[in-house]
This record gives sequence, structure tokens and C-alpha cells, in this order.
Amino acid sequence: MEALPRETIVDVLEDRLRTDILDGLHPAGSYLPPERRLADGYGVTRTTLKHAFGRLAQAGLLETRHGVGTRVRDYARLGGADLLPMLVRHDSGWVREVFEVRRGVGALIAERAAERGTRPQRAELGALLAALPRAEGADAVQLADVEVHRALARATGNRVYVLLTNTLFNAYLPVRSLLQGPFTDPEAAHRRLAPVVEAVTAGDARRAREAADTYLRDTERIMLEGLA
Amino acid sequence: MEALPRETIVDVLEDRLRTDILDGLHPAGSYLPPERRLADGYGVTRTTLKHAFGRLAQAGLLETRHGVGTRVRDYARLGGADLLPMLVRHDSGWVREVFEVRRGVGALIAERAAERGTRPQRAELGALLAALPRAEGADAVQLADVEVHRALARATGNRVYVLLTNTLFNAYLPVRSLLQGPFTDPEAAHRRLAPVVEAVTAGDARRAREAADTYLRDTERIMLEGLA
DNA sequence: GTGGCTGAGTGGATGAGCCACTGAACCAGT
DNA sequence: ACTGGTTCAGTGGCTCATCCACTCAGCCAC
Repeated sequence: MEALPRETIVDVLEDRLRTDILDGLHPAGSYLPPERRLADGYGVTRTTLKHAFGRLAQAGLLETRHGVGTRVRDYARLGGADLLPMLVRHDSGWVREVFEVRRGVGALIAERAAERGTRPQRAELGALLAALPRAEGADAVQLADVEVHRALARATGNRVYVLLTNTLFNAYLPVRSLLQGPFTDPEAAHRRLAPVVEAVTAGDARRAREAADTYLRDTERIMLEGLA
Repeated sequence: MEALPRETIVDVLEDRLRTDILDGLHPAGSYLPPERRLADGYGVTRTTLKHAFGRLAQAGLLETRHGVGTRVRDYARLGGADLLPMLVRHDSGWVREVFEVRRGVGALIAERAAERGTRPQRAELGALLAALPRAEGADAVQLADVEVHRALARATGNRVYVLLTNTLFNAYLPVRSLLQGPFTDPEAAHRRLAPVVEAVTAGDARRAREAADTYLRDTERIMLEGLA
């Protein structure tokens, strides 16, 4: 089982605000109504509204100035990758673009991991890969797959690749139930991924890059078949 | 001039909490003291503390469960790239790793931009590049340089590259005053960057990738000289 | 054992109130 | 006319006191 979190008012409100913004109800650059009025409109306290504002501001969607107001940032132009989860949830058209980037970055990571992975890191990769076909259910297989990629990112020795990998995963893990195609058959998933780990373990950078590219292309194709 | 934002209590508190966490005062996985006690300890209201909590939770540093408590997430393992600005500010050791990734991703972007940039996008690139040597002061030159890179990301036709570029810039723009070495001479900055734009405009993907790699290597080297 | 109850401790949310800031309109002095 | 100061309405920042909702461990009846 898995403990699923309750949905607080702030959560709901944040979602609603985000939707309203991304739908264009409050266009980029425009000011939101004053907090008092907006809180009244949504039937919540100003305090609660401010909590939701705080999150959206942290995410880069809003920008508040004391004495002036709160306005919608031009997120498409200036926003960071941490907006992806909400953008993907709001419009699945982003998924394809996320995957393309994932492919490019994944290839870089495999290359670096092959060049610089330490012995224990390679051993961990092997263990995680071996655990994959033992997972039960497509969801578990997918998560086991994710763990292998996290380990690959760690093996680059560059912590930023780890964070970047997490960001890209965060972007589509919330909608992962729609993308389980590649993971319904644990054996097949294992076969696709194995060459990447093999090349990295062997320390062959060029082959690792190519294997990662192939793996990501295949996985992406199978995932998107499920969407179409 | 530039309007610099005031520092609110929540800002200060957030900074303090972040520092305490990143310094290991509250290790990953551990629970923070209860809100009432912590608020008392910092001399602020629980409401204010919760605002700061909200931001850090959104950033992926904290995780709150109703009725249980707030605990520090294992950000090094599970955090996203949006943590970078705070990590870099806290420990400049991250800068080198950010640059390495920036180099890899920058090369990907240049390659894609060369393949897929539209005519107006190429024109914009040329215009932004031409504006660079006209900027006054290292800071303005650096920001003009950033704008060229944003335009390059847009020219890939993939919005995720734009967000990713912003994320990486956000990581080191807050400390950019320490990294102005490459931008003290506008003419030199222009000369380094020009080959990238030229190759992209010519639609030569391979050359664009190599030019970007060279540019990023050079810029990185000059920047880090200033740090050492 | 098993299942339900209870109470202490925790975060969630409220609403009234006051403070601090911004910007535009106004007004005086030059 | 122009400049500079003052005022004021509107906005967000922050606090406080209070109650609600949830979790967990311990207890107890069955």
C-alpha cells in the first residue's frame, strides 16, 4: 500500500489558481485582483490565499510586490524547469518535448557515467538493473527503471545531473499511469535497458551514449503509442 | 538604476531555515521541531513560519504531514534542479558542476537550434548578438549574453530547453557578480559568442555543437579564474 | 489477539486587526 | 512652468488568538 496524501484547501486553491492562470484567465504580465477581493471570491481567508500565492510565487508563476499587487510572470519566457510538473499536468502536449530533452540529457549522462563511474557505482547499477525484472506490476517496474536512471546520474559524479534527472522525472511521473506501455513486460524492459548499463559498466563512453539514445528512443516510442 | 526588492521577514526566515538545513543542523530525513516551538524559537508567528515552510516545501526541501510533523527531504537524492539557486548560494562548489552541465546542454541546444531554427528566430539571434557589444558595463554585457542563449533555446522549438536554460541561469545569476570575468570586454565577449550564432544561422548542426562547446569551455575557464 | 476508544501532540485554517509600502493626486514654493 | 514635499487610498506583510482535523500510541473491552 501507499499512503496517499490528503488534499488540503491550499492544495485545491493552488490548483485552481494555476489552472486559471495557465488557461489564460490571468494573462502573463497582468495583475491579479487584490488579495482581499480574490480571497473573498474563492471563499477562503486571505491567509490561506497567501499560502497558495507563496507556492506559486516560489514556482515562478507569480510575482508579488508590497504595496502594488501580485502579477503573473511570463513563465513561458522566464520560468524554470520546476514548472514542468504543473505544465505537463495542465497540457499533455508538453510530454513529447520533455522526452526529447530527456533523450539528449540521458545520452550525456550515460556518456559521463561510462567515463567516470566508480566501481561501487557500477556495482549498484548492476544490482538495480537485476532488481528490475523482479518488480511486480507495471508501476513497480517503471519505478525500478527510474531508480536505475537516478543511479546513472549519480555515477556521473556531477550532482547537477542528479537534480536534472529528478526534474525531468518529476515532470512526467505524475502522469505516469498513462505511460506504462514500456513497463508491462518486465523482461522486455530489462532487455531494453541492459545494454546501457552494460556499456557504462564497461567504461565505453561512445557505446553508452548510443545505447542510451536507443533505449530512450524505444521507450519514448512505446510510451507515446499509448497516448495516441 | 534597478529596483531592488525589499527583504521581508519571510525572506529572512526562509534563508535562515535553509541555511540551518543545508548546514546539517536538521539532517535529511529528520523531523523539524513542532511549528509552535520553532516559531517561538525564531521569534515569529506560526503563520509567518508556515509561509516560509510553504516555500521550502515547494522547493522540495521540506515535506509536511498533517498531524505528524515536517521533515527534511533527502534533497541530494530526490530534489529537483530548482534547488540549485539555493545550493549554489550556500556552497559555491556547485558552480563548477553547474557549468559542466551547462556545457553539455548548451551543445545540445546549439545543435537543435541549427537544425530547426526558423528564419525569424535566426534574425533575432543576429540582432541580439549585435546588441551585445553595445551594452555598457560587465553586468549588462553578461545579461545581453544570457539573452542570446535564451533565444538559442527558443530556436530549438522545444519549450523544455527554454525552461532548462532558465533553470541553469537561475542557478548562477544570483552570484554572477563574482563571475564577470568573461564580460569585462564587450568586444571579446562578442568574438567568443559570434561563431555559435554564425553556425546556427548557417544551419550547420555539427559546427554549432562544436562552437557552443568551445564557447562554453572558454567562458567557464575565464569565469572560474575569477573564483580561484 | 483483535478492534475500538481516547487523549496528547501535531499541522490546517480562520478572521480580525494593525503595520508598511506604493503611487497618484494635490499643493506649496520657486 | 517646474520642482519637491505631503497626503491618502489601496495594496500586501505580519501578528494574534482560536478552533478544527489528523496521527499515533496507549489502553481497554471483547
